[in-house]
Amino acid sequence: MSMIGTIDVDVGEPLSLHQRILSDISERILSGAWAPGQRIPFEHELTAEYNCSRMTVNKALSQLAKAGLIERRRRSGSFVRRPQSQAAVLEIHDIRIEVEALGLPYRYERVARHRRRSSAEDRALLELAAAGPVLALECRHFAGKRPFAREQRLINLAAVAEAADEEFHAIAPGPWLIARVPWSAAEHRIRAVAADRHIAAALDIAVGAPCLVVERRTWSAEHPVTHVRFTYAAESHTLVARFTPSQG
Amino acid sequence: MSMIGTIDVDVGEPLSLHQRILSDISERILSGAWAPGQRIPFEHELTAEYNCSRMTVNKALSQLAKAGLIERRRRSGSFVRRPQSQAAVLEIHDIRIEVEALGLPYRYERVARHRRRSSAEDRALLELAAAGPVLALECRHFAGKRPFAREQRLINLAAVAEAADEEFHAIAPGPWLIARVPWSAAEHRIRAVAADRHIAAALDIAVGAPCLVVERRTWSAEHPVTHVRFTYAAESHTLVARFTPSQG
DNA sequence: ACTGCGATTATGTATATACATATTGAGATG
DNA sequence: CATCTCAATATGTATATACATAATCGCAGT
Repeated sequence: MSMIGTIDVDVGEPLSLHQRILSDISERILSGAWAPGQRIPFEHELTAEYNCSRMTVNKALSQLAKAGLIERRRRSGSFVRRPQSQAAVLEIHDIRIEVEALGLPYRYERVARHRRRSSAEDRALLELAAAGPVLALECRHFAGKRPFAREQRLINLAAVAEAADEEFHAIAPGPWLIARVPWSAAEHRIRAVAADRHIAAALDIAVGAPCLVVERRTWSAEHPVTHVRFTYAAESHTLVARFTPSQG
Repeated sequence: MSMIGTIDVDVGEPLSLHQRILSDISERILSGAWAPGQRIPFEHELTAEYNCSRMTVNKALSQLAKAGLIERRRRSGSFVRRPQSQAAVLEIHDIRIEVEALGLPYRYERVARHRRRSSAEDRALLELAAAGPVLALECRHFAGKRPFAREQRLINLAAVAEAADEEFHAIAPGPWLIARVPWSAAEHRIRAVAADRHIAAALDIAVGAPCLVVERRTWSAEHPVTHVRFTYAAESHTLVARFTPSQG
């Protein structure tokens, strides 16, 4: 995976040498003192500068390379990487947590639950090759008295058989799955749509009103587990994503 | 920064020991063989299992801890971490690249450019404490003949003085800034809105049509650099974010 | 000039070793 | 019985060393 990651550097406290080298170098890169494309000192030069062993410098530089701040070339040295595309970290919380963070009481409601053989559309959503049983759920999440989000979910019963025995009256499928299924990958798609009459009814808004839709597909060890679509009324929701290449 | 990161593991090729330990352990965690909360073998046990030195095991475990898959506790050992909130990586590309990825010709247009003393609203958007000169830009990005995105941007001239001399007729402010200013942090806010008449005119869509708005605030070494708002017509745009705790 | 080869160089990976530090658990003390 | 102390233990950090590997440079030979 080629991406720009993050580096954690503890501030305050007597820094370890490793952390000092990390923060020193990233500071120099981010401040622009060391420009993109420029070669940074060789390991043996940094070894002299910090008066430490090459292993220590090497570990720090390897970490900076993994974080995407520098690029290392054998025989040539290490170079400040030109900024590529921005990679922001989007934290996607459980809806209960989001609602409670707003200081509003949270309520969950299961609207419908169907067990069926997967339709072609189901298979497309889950990226499932063969037909098999799925569980289709529709739920609503409330913040105070107002509907906050509509949830439409498909669960691949071939991957999570126990879900067939759960009514999802008391617990939302999200937290239920999180507690049970270790997931190895997820893909999110975020877009804006106009409310159709189903959305309008579910969220108690006008037909045509703008909504934010977040769809998530989750895999566990190569098997599709679930596809979920959350629809939020525009006023109720903003997603926040952050990127900090250094200094958590 | 407390988040779940990613681990890069090369597949194929004769794996280095380090990578083999990494992928072995993350596989066991992600498959559920080692459940959350469970203690994983001590370093000295893994040393025996892989017949290698403790340093090698230690490096791998430290990396898994940084990636958030395990938690290390002195004297007690290392434990599989319970999944927290999902952290997805949202890659935010240059608009030219996005358009060209669609196979459409890209065109850029500068609509307006004003240099002014920052208004209260400007300062709020930039999170600027004191008043100072700013550059306000409005641009449009086209995919083929159709407007693809509207860009409204503020540049803090106190942080990027050279921007005052640039007309931004030939080059979009995004790539211009990227090439010049190393950024150290960014915050994105994503939401859905209904097109007002300005948006409708800019994007050639109906008033009230749903749009996706992506706002980004960028800092460089503690100083606010720019605030930009991109508005996309709903049909034209979907953001994709991915998370893979292992196996890039 | 052009080509190929070998020496040089910087990074990549692994080892053995050493000592620091946080935490636990057992035994001693009040 | 509570608490205090100390030794045991697992991780944290750093060192010196060794050899592998990839890329580059310069030199020799055509």
